Amino acid sequence: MAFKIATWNINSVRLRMPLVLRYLQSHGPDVLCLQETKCRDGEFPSGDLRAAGYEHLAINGQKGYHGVAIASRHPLTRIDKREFCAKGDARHIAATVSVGGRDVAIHNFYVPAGGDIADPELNPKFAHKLSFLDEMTALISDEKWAETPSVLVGDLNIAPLETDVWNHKALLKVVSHTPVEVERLRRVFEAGPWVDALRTQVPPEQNLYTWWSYRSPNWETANKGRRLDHVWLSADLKSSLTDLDILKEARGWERPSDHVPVMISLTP
DNA sequence: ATGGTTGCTTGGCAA
Repeated sequence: MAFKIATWNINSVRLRMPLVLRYLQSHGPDVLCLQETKCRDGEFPSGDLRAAGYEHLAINGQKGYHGVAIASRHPLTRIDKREFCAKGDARHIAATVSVGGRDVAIHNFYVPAGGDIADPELNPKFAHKLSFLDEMTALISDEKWAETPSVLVGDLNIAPLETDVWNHKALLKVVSHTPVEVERLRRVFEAGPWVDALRTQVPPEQNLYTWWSYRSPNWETANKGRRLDHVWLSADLKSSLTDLDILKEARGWERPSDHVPVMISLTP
């Protein structure tokens, strides 16, 4: 029996709760990690999720912006929220869940988008993005997260490969695909023995997207997407990875998020 | 080079 872990930048969980419930019903992940919940913990739709069978919740929210959460059918232990860049932003939450009798740590991230100008000297938001990534690297190195079975998911707001964007050359100067941030993300990746789960299932020669801008009309025919959402597995989980489902059709649902759900299956 | 859309809020950011 596969254990399914999904990640979805929901862009306001309260507004899109009907879509969340639709996804849970149709796809039945064991664990759903959300980003950009955009509400305080007390405003989080905990009751709806519990009623849907997701009784175990780990929430790290704030008013209006950011916010992450983990909803699970199974008990969550060792719930942990980290603060990055001393800004008080709700951009990380972790919890441990038992997968086939083995404890697996799940880290759910919302990396800063970084603003419009890809220069840390001119743009504090881009500087923040780079600092955030450096703190991730330090934490993963210092605490040796990947020495225990771990899954790192979330909206990392970076599309690292040429095939992770609709036009590599056109996006080299666009925040999310600039060489400097791709290099910083590579350092995070190399801080642990991570495996890029999506790219073990879809070859790097093939274009792969999880996000389509609201600003692009005809998102589907234009298909100007980017792969901003990621699932990384510690190497000891690689052999358990049996499936990947990127629900592109969710981008066409009524009042959609600009990101779609990404789900992996682990078969212990 | 710019604008395009959406959400949280009601003016203007952030994405």
